[in-house]
Amino acid sequence: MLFTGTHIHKLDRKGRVSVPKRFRAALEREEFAGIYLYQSHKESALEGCSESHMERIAASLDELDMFSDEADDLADTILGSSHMLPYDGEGRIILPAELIEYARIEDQVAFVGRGRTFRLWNPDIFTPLQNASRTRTLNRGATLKLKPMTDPSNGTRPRAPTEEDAS
Amino acid sequence: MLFTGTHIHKLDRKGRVSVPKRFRAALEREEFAGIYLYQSHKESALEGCSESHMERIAASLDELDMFSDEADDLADTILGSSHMLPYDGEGRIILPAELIEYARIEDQVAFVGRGRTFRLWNPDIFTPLQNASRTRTLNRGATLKLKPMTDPSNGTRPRAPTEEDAS
DNA sequence: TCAAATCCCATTGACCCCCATCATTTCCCA
DNA sequence: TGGGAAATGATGGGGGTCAATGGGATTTGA
Repeated sequence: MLFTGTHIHKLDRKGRVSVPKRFRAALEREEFAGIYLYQSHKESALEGCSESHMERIAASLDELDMFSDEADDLADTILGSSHMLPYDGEGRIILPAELIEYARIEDQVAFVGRGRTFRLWNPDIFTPLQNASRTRTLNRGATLKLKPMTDPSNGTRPRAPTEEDAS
Repeated sequence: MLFTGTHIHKLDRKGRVSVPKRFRAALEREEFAGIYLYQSHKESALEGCSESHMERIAASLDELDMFSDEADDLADTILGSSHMLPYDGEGRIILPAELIEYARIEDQVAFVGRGRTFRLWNPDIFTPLQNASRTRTLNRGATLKLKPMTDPSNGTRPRAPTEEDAS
């Protein structure tokens, strides 16, 4: 299952926000009922992923030389700064103050699918960026080379990034 | 189970500090109810791990040439200086004075997850280092090469690959 | 005998469970 | 095909529970 689309939800007074149903569905098989979030290196956004994806990151770090500086830095910035956030009964998480501040989130949160991961944004910041990137893509005439299909349920119709289906 | 996130707890007057619930949960299956700590050889921090991880280290040392300088040093610094610290009834450990001093810990302790292990820091020392780490990671444009996925239902527990993959 | 470690209990505040309401979407049937 | 009912997802908020903390009492060990 993949994370797709952009879903804008409200951050309530208690610092809670509903994780989009679609995203929760993509995580149904996970052992841990919740998501992981950490600060994006490059953007004023939060990176989100599943527990198993986090395990993959840890396993990949294991393969780097145990004492390398690079592994140290990555461990600090990803594993050390990640937050494990369980759902409440209604599928909401509590956004830690530290992350709200980092992503400059106010009263709304945009969940943006990126396949195996997703990002959280302040929609006021994300929307203009998205428009800019769409324009760049169009100008560049970018085409994506698709990998051979393994599963018939994949989209047959190669189509440009669709208009997002808001929630 | 992984150690993730940064958790800052108080060191009380008796030299006790609560091990974060999440970390204790990650160690639930261990035989020994407690953690191992030893001085980090690179940083002004303490390395922490489970009993089984400690055994893994010992096993790795076995593989090094038994009388090499390297093995000697590692044995001294890790096995020789490690402390086995059991929880009290409330999930706290007593930080030995020697380790408090080494890590220059004052009244707060930051537990920083690093996947299979974790570190203990004086938060005032760690925070700026973590920021520097993030900056280096960004400049280096470091991206982690993720290991190929072995099984979509990854996780620790082997689980029957179900077919009804629809939805 | 004294000091340190362990046990035990009290406090508190953040988090999680629960329920009530609202907004959509879906479904069914006229 | 339109409209209304039912189902589902999102949001708001009260209150109980438990993790973190503090400190006294008891035991252990040098």
